[in-house]
Amino acid sequence: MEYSIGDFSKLTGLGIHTLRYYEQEGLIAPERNSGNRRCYSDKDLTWIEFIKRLKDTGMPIKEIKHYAELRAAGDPTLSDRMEMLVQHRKALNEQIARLQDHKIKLDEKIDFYRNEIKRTQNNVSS
Amino acid sequence: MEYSIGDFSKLTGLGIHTLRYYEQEGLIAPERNSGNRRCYSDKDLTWIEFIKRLKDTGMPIKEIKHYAELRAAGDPTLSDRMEMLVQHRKALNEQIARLQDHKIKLDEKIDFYRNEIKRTQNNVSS
DNA sequence: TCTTGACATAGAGTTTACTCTACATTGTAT
DNA sequence: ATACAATGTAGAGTAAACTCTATGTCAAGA
Repeated sequence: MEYSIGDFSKLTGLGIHTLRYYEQEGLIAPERNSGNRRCYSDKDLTWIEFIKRLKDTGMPIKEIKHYAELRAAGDPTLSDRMEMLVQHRKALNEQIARLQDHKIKLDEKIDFYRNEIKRTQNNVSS
Repeated sequence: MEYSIGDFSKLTGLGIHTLRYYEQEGLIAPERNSGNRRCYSDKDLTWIEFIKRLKDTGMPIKEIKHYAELRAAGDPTLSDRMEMLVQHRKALNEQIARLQDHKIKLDEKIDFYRNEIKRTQNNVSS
């Protein structure tokens, strides 16, 4: 299946401008048809979904671009790419751990507020 | 205990410029001494540590500023603040869930790479 | 044929969160 | 008293990631 940039935008939820920007930044390189229009493929779709994951886990665009370059270079870069992903997984694990710690503190804070609110209500009614 | 901006910077890890910026944005309002120098207190320290958590969990500065304003208004805003935190906790839980999903996919991808690398090495040696 | 809508490029503008510069003032050690 | 390091304000500059504008092209329907 092939998609125009408009269709691909709806499919990915990524805004036409953003897709062109990603292409400019070297993240993705869709084919062009006779009239120079972009033709996104299903492979592009899989790839952009992965890009979205990398972004959502905090990888900056420059780094994704680097990964994309390795990817374009094919099999000889397999272990380089894996190395990148292993590094990124480490960062992701740390991020999750940090967030879980924040969550605990936030739960405590909310409990504290619940008590404070009860306390102030009692003070008002007494 | 009271701290100069320099000491407070070291204490919080937040750069002098950043501390002044936060003040400008209405996140924190340290006392001033006779010579107009900022005097950060231990309460400020507790508060800034909480700000750091909010930031680290993705709350934008404008929203933190709003929270700070409610906080400055005292007890009458307790339930508003709790409401904000409950909302934020919801977002945080979603964020953690998303990241955990990403982590699973990343693990799979890394496994895939491990196999691919093995495969290509076999091909080379055969 | 004419019009309209999707697409093309190049480049400007926006937002967020800092980060830095210039220059004036103050506190402290000699 | 003097030097100098830390601090003050105001405002400019930066980086990342979009987002939009201007202008031009092209294919398909009325």
